[in-house]
Amino acid sequence: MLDDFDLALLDQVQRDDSRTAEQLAESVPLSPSAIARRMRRLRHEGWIARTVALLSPKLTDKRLRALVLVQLGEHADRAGKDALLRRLHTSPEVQFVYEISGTYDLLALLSCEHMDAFVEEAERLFATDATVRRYETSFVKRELKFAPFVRLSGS
Amino acid sequence: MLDDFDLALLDQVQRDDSRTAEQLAESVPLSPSAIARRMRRLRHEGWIARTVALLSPKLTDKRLRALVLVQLGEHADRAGKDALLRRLHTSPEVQFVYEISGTYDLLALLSCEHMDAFVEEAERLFATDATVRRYETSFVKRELKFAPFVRLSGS
DNA sequence: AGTGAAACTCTGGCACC
DNA sequence: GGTGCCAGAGTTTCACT
Repeated sequence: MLDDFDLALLDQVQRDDSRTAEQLAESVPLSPSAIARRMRRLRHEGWIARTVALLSPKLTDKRLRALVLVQLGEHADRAGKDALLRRLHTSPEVQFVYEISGTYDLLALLSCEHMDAFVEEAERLFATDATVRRYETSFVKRELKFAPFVRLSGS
Repeated sequence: MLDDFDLALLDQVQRDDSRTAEQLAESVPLSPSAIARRMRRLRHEGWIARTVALLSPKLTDKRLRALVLVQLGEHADRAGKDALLRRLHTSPEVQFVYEISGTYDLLALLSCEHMDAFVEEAERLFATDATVRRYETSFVKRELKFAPFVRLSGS
């Protein structure tokens, strides 16, 4: 489905999507028109979920970020868990949620305006729900790296 | 420095940067030329760090992701910690690193091709370093949400 | 896949409020 | 100040070879 050219293109645009087809042709040995064709296909076939602008830390660092590890109840019912996940999914403060192995079942990262907002949102999301056995919060002191990319080219 | 129009524009493009100035004018009550001017200024002044393409889970879910909580030594020296952070920063498998409060000092998310690659990379990053007191790994079973956006408009 | 022309978008000038 | 409008440059799109 994807050849090496496609992987090379995806590898480029996942790091910088601001380049033109002509500029991409400097990195990938294809003509600009072929690049454009492939990029259109990659988008249409859903290999690229979306293109986003990552904001400067000048904007994001001012906010309070909290890492919440959630342990679910031992026999949490399906409906309660679904409701919890739906709350997490619709909350604009929740940036990531991972289902993980180990003592805790979920990891969520919240980005809030200030501490009061976090406490309120955490209570709404977790405390009032019988599905959640307990949750533990660590606050983010600094973001040291943010590079949500995967190595595709040459693999 | 940033007025409500700028914040509205940033709020839009952090979620979808594929739209033209004319399309953005449907959401932000400005003319396309004013939109384009402001977007150019926002980029030039560094409010937008970069624009990236987020790849489909079809591509990223195949990989093994691991969440590593790292506890540093009680009196880890500056040089050792800097070397650790440099290794984390340059490793292509490391996607995020947060300095956090609580029992553990760092949280890192690794995305590896398979388990062998993870073990090898984790040893290289953490095990051989006296700066690291201990580290604990949880594996990601599922990514339930990924939306690294902050609410800007109307705040 | 590569080459061309048409359509579209962005960039620079200007007058206007 | 910044906004809106219009002409030129640049980019993407869609024929065809």
